[in-house]
Amino acid sequence: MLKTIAVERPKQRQRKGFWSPEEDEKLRSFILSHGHSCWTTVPIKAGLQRNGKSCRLRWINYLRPGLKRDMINAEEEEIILTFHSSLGNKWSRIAKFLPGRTDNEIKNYWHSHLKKKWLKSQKLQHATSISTSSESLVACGRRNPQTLISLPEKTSSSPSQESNDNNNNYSCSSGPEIARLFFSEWFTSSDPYFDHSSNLTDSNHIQTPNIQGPVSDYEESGDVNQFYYNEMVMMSNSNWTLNDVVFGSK
DNA sequence: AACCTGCTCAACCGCACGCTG
DNA sequence: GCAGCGTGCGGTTGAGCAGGT
Repeated sequence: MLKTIAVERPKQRQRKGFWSPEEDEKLRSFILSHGHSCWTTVPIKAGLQRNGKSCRLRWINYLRPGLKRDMINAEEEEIILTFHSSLGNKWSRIAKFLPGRTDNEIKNYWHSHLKKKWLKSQKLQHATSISTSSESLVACGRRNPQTLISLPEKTSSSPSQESNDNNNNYSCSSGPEIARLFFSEWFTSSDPYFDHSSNLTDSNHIQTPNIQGPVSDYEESGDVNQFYYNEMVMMSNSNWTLNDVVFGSK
């Protein structure tokens, strides 16, 4: 019987826990000069007694150039809330919208700052009835994004399940102009995922008012605009009242 | 001062997925 | 189709710290 002979890597006791400045420097200088095509070999080649995963995490979260080290500001907080309301706990995808921030950072920030705030606001929304104009709702969406759009989430840890509501309810503001305003306001010309040259009602997008999956599916297929277009069409076709929008259910 | 409690955040763990042979 | 491997992601842990009693 043939037996596969595993390639024995030199068994060194692998360090765990916090990284020392020396380890950081070794990893940084190695990656800057050699890259990281294979993380499993990085620690060996860099002379680190760590595993590849640990090196990768350290690089992505702390050593990678371009990372912001300051506190998450109000604008970024808003973005997190907005995308969390539609993507759920897809931290890496949310992080894509926040240059210089890592998924780990966002995840931590959510659990330490935003989760309570979010749950509190959800309770508040159910306890209060409000009336507002379309314009103010757009502004509200920008300031309190969870009130604007709520998409069903596939994952078990979705916020909709946390709050036991919003099941299969696509909340929207009161018409296409709101959707248009929201998305055009949200995605500026500098946003990599938004193409201002595309007309939201043109034939470049499939004219079906169905959201077939989270934005991630559209990212994978390379047409994120289709996702937002679908959202807009659903908003346009809906006859939900403002209360439905705000409370996320009929 | 000592203890308790809650919070923050860096890091680890386990799982899923994609690629390759 | 399957196994092995590497990578990425989300959940969880635990050390350190601050504030309260």
